[in-house]
Amino acid sequence: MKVNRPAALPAVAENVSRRTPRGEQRREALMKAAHEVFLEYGYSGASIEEVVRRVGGSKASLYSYFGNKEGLFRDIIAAQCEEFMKNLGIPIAADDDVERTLTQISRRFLTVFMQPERRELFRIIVAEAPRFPGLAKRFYENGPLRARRLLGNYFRMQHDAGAMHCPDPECTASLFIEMVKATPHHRSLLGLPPYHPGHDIDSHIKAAVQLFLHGAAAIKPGKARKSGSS
Amino acid sequence: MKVNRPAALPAVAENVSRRTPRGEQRREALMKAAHEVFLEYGYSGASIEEVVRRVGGSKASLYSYFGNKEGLFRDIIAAQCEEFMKNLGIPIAADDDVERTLTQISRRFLTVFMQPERRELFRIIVAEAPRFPGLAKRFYENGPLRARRLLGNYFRMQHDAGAMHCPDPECTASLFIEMVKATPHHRSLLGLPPYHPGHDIDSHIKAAVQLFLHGAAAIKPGKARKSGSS
DNA sequence: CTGATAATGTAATGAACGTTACAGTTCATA
DNA sequence: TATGAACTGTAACGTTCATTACATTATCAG
Repeated sequence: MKVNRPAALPAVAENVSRRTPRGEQRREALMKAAHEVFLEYGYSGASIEEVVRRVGGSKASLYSYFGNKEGLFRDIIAAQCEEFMKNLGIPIAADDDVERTLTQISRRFLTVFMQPERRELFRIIVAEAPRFPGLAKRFYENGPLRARRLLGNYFRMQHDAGAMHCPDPECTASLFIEMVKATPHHRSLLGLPPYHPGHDIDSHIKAAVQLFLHGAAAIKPGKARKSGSS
Repeated sequence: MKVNRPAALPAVAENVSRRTPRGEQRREALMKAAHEVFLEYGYSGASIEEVVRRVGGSKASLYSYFGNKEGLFRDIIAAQCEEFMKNLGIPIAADDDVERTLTQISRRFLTVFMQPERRELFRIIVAEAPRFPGLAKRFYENGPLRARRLLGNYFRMQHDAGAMHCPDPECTASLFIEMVKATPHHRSLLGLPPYHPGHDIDSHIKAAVQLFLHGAAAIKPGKARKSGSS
């Protein structure tokens, strides 16, 4: 007889539920369906009935797993927040060519932030932030804040190496990220094509990177730049 | 008998309602209350009952004025969209000092976009954009797009005058606006204080304007800038 | 003042909702 | 196989919701 199970139901309430494979499977199916329904209809607009309708069966297990609608929502959104920055663990090569690196990073950021799933996650978190402030904070810390830190570190390196000038690298990182991301993100949130007519992702990134590196103050090539008129 | 009324009840439906002062007053009260309720609870979360409860009376007139919940929502949000850019008719002085002008414009933009009313309007429009795409488009055109055009015109002037270098002024305008606005807007949408610890509106604007004008590429003052390595 | 129409209040309808009680079923273990 | 717990389906409860039918009141033209 296999007694190698951990101390025959370990004393306290390790887990009230003994977790059957089937149960686990169903729990996951419920989460997946609920995820879809919430992102499709919003928190108030989503109905528990619709969730169990999609996954089959009845509401009993849903309530045994998640307690109530709020708990279900919290579990799902929290899980998505943890997932948010996956695929963004950018291999920021300590490349000498800052411009090329920034271009690559921009494309990566845009690709990730504009994925429909992430966009819809952002939408519902913004919508429910007043009623679920904890989720909004969690999202921010796992998403934008980590991106800021990530890029900030790169900027600090380049600053120290003399390739860039940014005394506050994280702040500069935010400015850059938003410059790249905000407009397409903004537009696609509103259901518009992400780029203005006549533009695409490449021209957008190029414009942002050029502006970020060289600024918009007039500089006649070949002439010395007018030094800061302080 | 006064026959000078337009053909004795003007054939078609000129105006079904004769519009009493009291009616108009009540209609406005209903819109105000509904505006508050929608922005507080979102579209699905808002209830007609709550609207009527706040303004007193019953639902009869609400339905006679707006048809149904969707109509009420549309009327209110559309009206707010029209209002959005008020107070942003920036008197962009053709000032020589670009930096100072940009700083003033930034403060104005930030002030307007971060007003709680506008922020909450943005929140609900983002939340409902998939279900009310027309409203989202209307918002975009009356808000961000007009800001872009406005600032784009200024940039074009400065470019033509040789004070700035931006071949695509409207695009540059978007990049600048988002650089200034996105982070605080983003954060306040998520219920966080708009600026990172240790920063405030002034330092934020200053950083954005400096970056926008001069870029982040390393430039040792006094040395000639490394010309574009094309 | 008088009638006609706009405006409002009362009250109800039918559906959808979140949630729960309970009984039946499945499953891992002994 | 037997047992008890995890799991699931049925069916309901009480509430809230959007919407409407109808009666009543207010308002204005004549």
